[in-house]
Amino acid sequence: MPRLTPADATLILDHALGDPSVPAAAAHALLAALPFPSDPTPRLRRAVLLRRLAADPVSASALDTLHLLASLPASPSPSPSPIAAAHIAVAGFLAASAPDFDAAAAALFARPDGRVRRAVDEGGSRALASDDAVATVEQFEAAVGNSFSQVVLRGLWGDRDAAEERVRELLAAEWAGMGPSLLEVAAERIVGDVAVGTWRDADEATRAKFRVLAGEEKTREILVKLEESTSRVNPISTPEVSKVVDALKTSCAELHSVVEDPLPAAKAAADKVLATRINRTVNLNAEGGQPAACGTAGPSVLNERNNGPNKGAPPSLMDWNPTARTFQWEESPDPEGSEPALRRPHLPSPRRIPVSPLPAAENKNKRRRARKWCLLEEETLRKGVELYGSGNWKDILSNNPDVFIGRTPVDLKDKWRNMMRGIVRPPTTEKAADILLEALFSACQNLADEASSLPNEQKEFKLYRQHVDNLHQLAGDYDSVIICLGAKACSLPELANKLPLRTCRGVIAEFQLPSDTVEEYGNQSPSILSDAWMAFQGPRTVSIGSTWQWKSENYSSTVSDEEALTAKDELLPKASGVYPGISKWDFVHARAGIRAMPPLTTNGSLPLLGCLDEMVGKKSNCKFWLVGGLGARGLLYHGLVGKLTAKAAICCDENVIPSEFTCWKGIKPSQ
DNA sequence: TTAGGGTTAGCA
DNA sequence: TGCTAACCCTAA
Repeated sequence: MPRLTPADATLILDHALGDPSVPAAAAHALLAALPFPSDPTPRLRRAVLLRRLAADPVSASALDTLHLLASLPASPSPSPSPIAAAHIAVAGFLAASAPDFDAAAAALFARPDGRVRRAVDEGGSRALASDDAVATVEQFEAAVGNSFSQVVLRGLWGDRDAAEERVRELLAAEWAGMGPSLLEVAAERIVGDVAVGTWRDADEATRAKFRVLAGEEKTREILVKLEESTSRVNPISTPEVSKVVDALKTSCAELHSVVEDPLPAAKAAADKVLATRINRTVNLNAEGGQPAACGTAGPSVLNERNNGPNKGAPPSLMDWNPTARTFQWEESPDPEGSEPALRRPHLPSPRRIPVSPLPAAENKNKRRRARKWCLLEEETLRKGVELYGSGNWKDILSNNPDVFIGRTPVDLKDKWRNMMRGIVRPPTTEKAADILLEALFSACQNLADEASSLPNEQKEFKLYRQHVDNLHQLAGDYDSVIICLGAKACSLPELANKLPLRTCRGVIAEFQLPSDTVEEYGNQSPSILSDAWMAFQGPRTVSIGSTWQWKSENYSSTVSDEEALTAKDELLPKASGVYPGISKWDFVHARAGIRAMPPLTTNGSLPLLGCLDEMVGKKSNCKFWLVGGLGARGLLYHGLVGKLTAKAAICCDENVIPSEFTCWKGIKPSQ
């Protein structure tokens, strides 16, 4: 009985642990019984890690195992690689499921020393790096201190079963790609496709060993082939050729005498270990010497010519294992096809058929579970389109990684398409006035149509768009002209310096809740009129106004950065006086306008209404009327002043209008 | 990387 | 069963 050497142990472990059909219990028994080699084979290293991962697929320890696995040399894998997917799935689950998300996510994903970040970043493991992994790392880092993102990430990565599934997929891919063991390589050399060459180069002593391993029948088969090939392949027999051949044979014989073939000893040792550790019911000593008792290495129980079990003989590593999955083995072809495969003793070829963890079609057709878009995502997408323009989905996505978690640029594009479906897009500033004017005309048209349906009523309504330099250009064509020009009324030459209006530019600042703020302004909560007014437009947007720049002649709605900053500084303290929560909101942008302010009277600041005939001068039968000085309160006054002025125009009687609105005529305009 | 048509799943 | 939102596929 040869003594078990460290090399023997290496061979056994390399072979048995690298075979996924060897149960975990048997693998553990082998590891416990045999000394673990100081320099294990790559196959053995990989096998140990895979078995460790299989036993503990989703944990901090599994993350370590994955890092070690990634450090092993590997063949190119599909993208995304199973190990990258498994790694980020485990890391994501660990952070998402941690009681303290911030601490866990920071430890794993934060710059510069997060364990997972270092693994997937540049300079880390190429096997673990993928676009998805990098994006996920960024999302988790951004989610530290961001409760909204954490909720989303928990939803995406907090499923332990999903993480384990990624690890199982990795394990399946790794086992399928596991190469042959050293023993299998040796067996292939002795009884496989290259056996003829091996036997040809072997001396008689070595062939005798081969004969024991291969069995008599296989030996005869190989020797017949060897003889045929020698006579066929070597038709030219010259003294020089014979000399070279002899030299090669001598060389091979010397090599074999120095390097002992590992197969017999390894096989014997494996038999012994398995027999003692796994199948204690078998009495090894009953049959005498172990190497001889093993009989031929090749024939399995099933392949025995007599179909009977090898009674009394210890089970061999090469014997059929009832739990083994033989579909992974590709049977050696039978070139002659003369003998039924079942009756022909042979060692299986160590070549493996690649086994995909999942059928290709299943991977291809895997559809993400639909995830509804939240309000914040929609709002951020809206803002993104405003900022970057429709079509720049990648920019919008990459600039909002903490909001668009798990979304792709195509998702953004599709979502925007849905949001725009059946919705008229908000007009640009330039077009807004036109659209509003047309809307106003349509409303008037509808009124005229309704009036025309009444008996004895015929109304006609027409819209003309025409530039006029002065009021007299209109005088000949109309009975009445009502001037509603706001602050620009004073630009008419007939009214210049005659109206007691003061211009006042006001800046309105828009604020939004940061994307990471979960608490929103209540839907039922009111807008606020205070020292500054706050008009809430939805739960996350508010306009705050307004500043007071008296006598301004800047009619532009555009606000410079400096003006915006000044306005913000002016408005925020006023707003926080009534709504302290405004400090949590972000300034977004500002816009401005000119309001026409009426004089302050004992009745307050009231709009300026009335007939302008005296001011304009009576050159025709046309009467001119003014509606102005509404300040910032047009919404409040427009109904009343419109009705009063219409009545007065129809009656041609200014007295229809209360004197509080017409008393301004006695006030001298300020210069 | 994007646009646009097609497919699928969930819901009323 | 039809509609819609989310997702997928493919050409440019």
